Amino acid sequence: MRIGEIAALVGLTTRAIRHYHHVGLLPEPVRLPNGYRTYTVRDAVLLARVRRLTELGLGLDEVRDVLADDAGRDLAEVLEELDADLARQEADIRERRSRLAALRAAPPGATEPVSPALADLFAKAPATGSPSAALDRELLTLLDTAGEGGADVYAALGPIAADPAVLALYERLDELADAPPDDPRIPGLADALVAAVPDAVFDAIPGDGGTGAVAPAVVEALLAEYAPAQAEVVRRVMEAFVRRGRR
Amino acid sequence: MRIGEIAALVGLTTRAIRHYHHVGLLPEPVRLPNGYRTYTVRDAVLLARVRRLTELGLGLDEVRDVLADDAGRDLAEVLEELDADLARQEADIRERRSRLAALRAAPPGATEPVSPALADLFAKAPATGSPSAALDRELLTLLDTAGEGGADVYAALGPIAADPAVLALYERLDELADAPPDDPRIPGLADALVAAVPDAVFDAIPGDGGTGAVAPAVVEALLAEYAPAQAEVVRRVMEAFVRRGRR
DNA sequence: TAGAAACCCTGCCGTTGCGGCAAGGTCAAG
DNA sequence: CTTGACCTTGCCGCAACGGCAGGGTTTCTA
Repeated sequence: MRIGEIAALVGLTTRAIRHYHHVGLLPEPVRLPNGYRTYTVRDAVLLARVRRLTELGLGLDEVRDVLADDAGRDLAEVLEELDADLARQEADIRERRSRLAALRAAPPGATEPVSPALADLFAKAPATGSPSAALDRELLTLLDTAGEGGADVYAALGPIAADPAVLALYERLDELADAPPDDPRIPGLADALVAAVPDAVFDAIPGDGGTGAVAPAVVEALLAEYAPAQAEVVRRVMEAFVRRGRR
Repeated sequence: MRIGEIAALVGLTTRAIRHYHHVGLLPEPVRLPNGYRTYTVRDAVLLARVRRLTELGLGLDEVRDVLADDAGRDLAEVLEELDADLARQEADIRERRSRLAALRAAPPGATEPVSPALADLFAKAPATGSPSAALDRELLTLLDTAGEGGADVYAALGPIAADPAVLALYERLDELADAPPDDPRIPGLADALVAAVPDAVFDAIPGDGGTGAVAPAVVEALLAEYAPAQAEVVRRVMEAFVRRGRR
């Protein structure tokens, strides 16, 4: 048989067969005077074995091992390992599909695939035009991905999410967008913000202090997001939290 | 933030982030005078989005598409496609695992992962030292892989698999290993073999004639497996089948 | 008997999402 | 001043082939 014929017989492509020769999985067969490979029925039997094994999901290296060991002993071992691997993959896929399903179930404006707990929180909070509030949402989304905060934090934030008074605070912060860094409204707003956050939120935050386990460079980058006066407010709020953490 | 800091923040490696820049998934950020990349919180939010999407199983191209389209509309579409893909993969893995389970359930000497129907047939036939019988087994295994014969053929072969008279025929074929191609025992054995195969087997074979849909080169390769006198027997048997097919 | 279709050959590049490694430059602390 | 921990670019490797280039052979067909 020539390569195309044996390929059709065992259900492989000629490319695959040549590949197997190339990587040493199968020895090169005898050549005709014109250079064509000629295969015997034995080769077909071998190739069929290879096909069955690869279809089960074995890699070519493993197939080579199984073919080398005449005893079927090694095969059982390899198959067990393979099954474990497939089980892991299957669980993995199911995991992803379930998260996908949860994500697809809540399409109204949900531009972000966040955890269910955070999605709940966002659902409670009314959509607002406040840039500061939008930034907060982004930060929560970020921490959600990083796995920093737990669901506890979101739950603790729940009660104030829908509070109109909180929205008013965001608007006061927005108003500082073009204010100088010594604007007189800063201290009062910072105090109001600190007071607005219930202790439960603070307790739910893991780590050492008010800024959690966040590196200094991250804090710096965060402050850079705000206008000068707003950054000053945020800085004061964070300091207050750190003090609260030391208590 | 520098690259290591943002990587730790969103749970990626620096290599991955640089890779995203490299393939154009994310624009290169501003550089410090020393050449270091500096990231903002915005970048972190973006990277977090990328991480969530890739963790769901999207490819980088798809992530790029989703990030490009500001509307979430395209996202829903991509997610649907992704879910279908994952479903397919999951079914695939389950398929393989079930075949694997069937294979692992029957370990006694089963060196070959064949279809259940063929495994049944092999279980019926006693293990024999006959080389001819062994070759037949290999051929059946081969055809089993190729998906040529169906379970019908195996079922039709069942009744004669355990027949001691069939074994005797194999032994007569073995005895021709060193015989000349004009050995007088040839015609009688060929007739006996043809007579031994029930019509049901023939009826179960798909395709046009006695040799099924097998190409001439395959037949040639098959005959090359036998000693001259044995090949002559096999040739006569096949011819008889072809004649039977024309009837 | 030519021409075209259908085979065959070797060899190299592309795929996916990074990890590893090499060969440097930079910056903080001891 | 020297570690050591960062950062930079860039190229190779991975699994199992598919595609293509560039060329020879065989076989069918007009």
